[in-house]
Amino acid sequence: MALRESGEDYLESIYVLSKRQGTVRSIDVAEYLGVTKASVSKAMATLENSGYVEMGKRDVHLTERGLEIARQMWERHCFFVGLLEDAGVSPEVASQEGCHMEHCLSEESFEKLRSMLGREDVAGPTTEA
Amino acid sequence: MALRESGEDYLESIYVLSKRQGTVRSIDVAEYLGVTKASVSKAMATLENSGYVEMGKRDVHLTERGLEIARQMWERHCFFVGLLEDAGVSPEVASQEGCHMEHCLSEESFEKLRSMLGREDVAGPTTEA
DNA sequence: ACGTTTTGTGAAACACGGCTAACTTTTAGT
DNA sequence: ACTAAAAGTTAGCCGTGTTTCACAAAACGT
Repeated sequence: MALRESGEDYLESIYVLSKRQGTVRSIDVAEYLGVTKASVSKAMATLENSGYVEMGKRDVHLTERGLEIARQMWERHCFFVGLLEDAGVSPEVASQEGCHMEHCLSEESFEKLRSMLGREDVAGPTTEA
Repeated sequence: MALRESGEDYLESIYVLSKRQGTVRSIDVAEYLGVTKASVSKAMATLENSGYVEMGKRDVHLTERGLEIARQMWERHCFFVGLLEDAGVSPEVASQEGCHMEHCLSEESFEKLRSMLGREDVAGPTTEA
């Protein structure tokens, strides 16, 4: 069951928020992504069904599988945002637009692009939120 | 009335096909994009309403407004495909994935990125289809 | 412990962009 | 000119991902 762009965004935001604040609730994701809590509720149900997240009483967390994707997305996010910022794009715009670019490439293509552009330093998953 | 990704794809394909063969019919667009003629028919109605295309008896053509966007998209397409190919991605995959990247950036950001990466040579709108 | 506020869920609706199927219109072969 | 094929349109459906609104459940202040 392939993940769509929006699913990847949800996973990524759970990942970022959990690094930032420990536990993550639906409402946090909703605020972070700028969608309603109903949307998050629906999306979480789907993602849980597909084995990407698990929902506790009052929190959501990534499974192994979900974490892998989330980390990958975040890595790409940082890469593209860094690239755009280096090109002179403002951080706000770079962040907005990077958000979309991160979903366009296969893992293989992304690695090739990154290695050609030689930005391994700023693109790792360890970059802070 | 903002254009969506799919709308931009339709405009771009009309542009490419018109360079390739002169006049463009709906069916050509359908084959080029791999969608049904019904989908094209619907999309053309919308694009005509918004002033991006005009439909003759048996052809479609871009308005000034549509042409501007189509050219821009094609320019970006060539840029991203070239970039990916240079990175070692196969032409087929590069073309597929470049198709999505071209919709992510604002004009301003794209220009900045292009000028930083210095690929003006291959990214112009004069590149052949 | 009670009531208020916050958080989460469920139902119904909508927009979008595809599809199929049936139909109409145009084009083209003979 | 007639018929058959090709092209275009229309109507209706589906999946995805939103929304709003109403409600349920949990958390929190006092």
